[in-house]
Amino acid sequence: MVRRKKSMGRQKIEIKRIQNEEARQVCFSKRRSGVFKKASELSILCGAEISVVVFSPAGKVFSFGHPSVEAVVDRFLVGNPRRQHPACSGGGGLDSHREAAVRELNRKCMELHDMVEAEKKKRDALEKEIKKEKEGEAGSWSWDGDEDVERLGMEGLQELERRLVELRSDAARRADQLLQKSFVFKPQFLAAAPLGSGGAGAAAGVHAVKNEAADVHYPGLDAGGFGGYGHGFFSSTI
Amino acid sequence: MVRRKKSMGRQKIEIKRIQNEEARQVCFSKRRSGVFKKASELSILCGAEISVVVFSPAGKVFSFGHPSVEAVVDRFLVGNPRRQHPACSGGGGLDSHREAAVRELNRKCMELHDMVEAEKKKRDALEKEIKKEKEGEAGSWSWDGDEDVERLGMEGLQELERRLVELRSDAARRADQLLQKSFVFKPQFLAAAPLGSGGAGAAAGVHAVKNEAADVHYPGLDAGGFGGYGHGFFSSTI
DNA sequence: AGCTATTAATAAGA
DNA sequence: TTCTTATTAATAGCT
Repeated sequence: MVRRKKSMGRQKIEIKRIQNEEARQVCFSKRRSGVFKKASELSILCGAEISVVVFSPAGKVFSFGHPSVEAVVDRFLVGNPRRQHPACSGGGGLDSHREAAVRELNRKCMELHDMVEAEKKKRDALEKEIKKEKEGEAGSWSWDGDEDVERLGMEGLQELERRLVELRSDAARRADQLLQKSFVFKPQFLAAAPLGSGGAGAAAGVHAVKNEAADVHYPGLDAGGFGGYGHGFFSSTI
Repeated sequence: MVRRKKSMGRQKIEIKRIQNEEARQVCFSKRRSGVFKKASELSILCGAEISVVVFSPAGKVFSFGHPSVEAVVDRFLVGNPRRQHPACSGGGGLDSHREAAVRELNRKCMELHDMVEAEKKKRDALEKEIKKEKEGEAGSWSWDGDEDVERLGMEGLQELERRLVELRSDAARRADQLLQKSFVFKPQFLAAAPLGSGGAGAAAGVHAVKNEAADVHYPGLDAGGFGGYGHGFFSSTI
């Protein structure tokens, strides 16, 4: 039986911005559902608390949270599940926010450090390879391939170093500022909202995931406007 | 050949709380990675902004955000001002700037991250070339002597590492100061200073998600607020 | 919004 | 925890 294939099936794709707008939207819808489902499963299977907030390129928000987005976010921002006026009430939120920011910076530095460490290892291994190769061969090397790989590698590293120096002073300055301000007054954590605009209505598709206490926001709540909250579980329009 | 199956492969599971604690933990780790990866891909493929915050059953937080958790959450909260007290807003502009600054730092870090990623890729490619060469043997390798490229590469890396370590401890010191002063009135947070010494290398990156401007928090902030903080990129402990 | 052919994620096991 | 393997689950390209 020579049934012609009905589709070419799933194709491997590169993880980079999808240029075609329509395709991008379709992908957004599909994958958004996927992420929410995964999040839901994680919370159910492992009893974890999780919050996911997504803004479509068009500016619509979709969210999922167990037990609720706010509960998780508050806990994240304040380090304390109790919520009062997280956005207001001077101290707590901001401090932990600062704390988080600083810790984050530190973590990233370490992260970079580890990566460089890994790089170094690879380079080491590579060097060894080359030396071995060198001995086996004649005394002269050459590569008709992409010679730039090496050069760019060096340039990249130098650039990296430059940026790191910059980062360091930035981090120091920032830390100083934070430190000083914490004495003067305790400004609250007022959202530095990068308002996007232009939302439209959202429809509510349903997915029916088994999820007791999860809170699914899921409408088209535009950053600018609030109001109509739809509660469909996995709505599908953007 | 009658090779016995080495594993029964993935089995279908029901989406309900995993009773066995160890299994639950393992599952949490794996799926958490999965969710973050999916979130990252969504943001890259579709240019969406997304924030994911997860608390493990043990109370550790892990987060992912593009462009940053804070940015997305802020945007979300602004459109969702249920508990914002207008009266509480005092001197907000500064905070916006502060947030922006921190975000900027994050951005820079991610840039660095990407650069390292790129380096890794190049290295991988080079490595592959060499391997191929080694096997084929007939290749066109050769090098007219500029051995310095390699050596300098190594030196550059070492210097880079040195600076990173310096940066880290610098950040740690400042963070410690900041934290101590900021939390004078919040004893429960005092122990929160994560940073510490330069030692411990973080666990290896699990996923190496390709992610331009995304912000990956990923530490182990205990719910209570103290206790050992794991700080690796993608730390793997719960 | 449905349909497959494939790729990707991951439950088990080591 | 990390790696491997056998399966299930997610989804890219079409319709």
